[in-house]
Amino acid sequence: MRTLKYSRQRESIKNCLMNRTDHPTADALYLSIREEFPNISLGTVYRNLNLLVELGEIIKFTCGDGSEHFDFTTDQHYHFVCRTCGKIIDLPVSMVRSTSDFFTEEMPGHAETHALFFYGECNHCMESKLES
Amino acid sequence: MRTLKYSRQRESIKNCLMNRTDHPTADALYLSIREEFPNISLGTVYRNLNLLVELGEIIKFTCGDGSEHFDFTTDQHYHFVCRTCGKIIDLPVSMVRSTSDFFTEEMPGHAETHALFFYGECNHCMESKLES
DNA sequence: ATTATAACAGTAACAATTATCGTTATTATA
DNA sequence: TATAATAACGATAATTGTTACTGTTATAAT
Repeated sequence: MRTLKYSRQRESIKNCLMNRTDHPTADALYLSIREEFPNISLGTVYRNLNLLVELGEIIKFTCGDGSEHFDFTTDQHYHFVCRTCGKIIDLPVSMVRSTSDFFTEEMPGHAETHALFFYGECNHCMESKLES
Repeated sequence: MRTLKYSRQRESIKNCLMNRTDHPTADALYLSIREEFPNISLGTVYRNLNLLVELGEIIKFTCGDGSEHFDFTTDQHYHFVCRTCGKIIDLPVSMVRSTSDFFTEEMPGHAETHALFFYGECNHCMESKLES
């Protein structure tokens, strides 16, 4: 079995992700982390993000914009995607029901997890549209 | 304004997608259509699929496997993704409780559309696991 | 028939991600 | 504490899915 070894880069990636409320892509994180580690490699960012996903410490998802997003919040929750500014907002856990609670009829299989995305315009974008 | 012109390739792409219950990627469709048009270009498949999406005749979605899938069914419905065989099964909205029922709290914006995916194992895969 | 142009096939370009490779840093063991 | 084993590194090449470009062909309007 493989034994993990500490790395300052991984620590930094994890911390960086923890302190952000957006849901950055690997590349967005890479840009941030380069401030602390100017010569970190993009490959290292990808490698560690995927490792953290495997370990269950973070989650990864795609919302249809062509790239993967990473989220430090691992417990079940949903996302609101603003099509105007691109922001991805976490929807509070209080809204969440268990997977089986969704079904009214018999399913074509056993669903372990589910993902729910809302697409529209966030309050901030709607307000700034009124102002102009 | 641009006026559409008929093309046998587009017709074939549309028919092919209409006659499939899976939700093929552009590449999967390309392989099928080459049986009828041996020298069709993958670019033509992409171009026409995106055009059909623009026209609202088909829809496009990603379920997290890194590529876009195309669906002839345009009315609102959900998807069940089997993680064992990769099959994507359409779920009529009637099968799932109205999503708005779950949201007691205020949303952080105005949601125009939403997408809901279930991930697990389909009945077929569960059965073949029992047999072996 | 002629002309305009949408669509084509082929291919190059692109963006996101993963794999490779020689080197460095971390941890286990002597 | 020195040494050995190897996880992780940075740099870069390769891969994958998709889009854009280019010269040619097919469709439909005049």
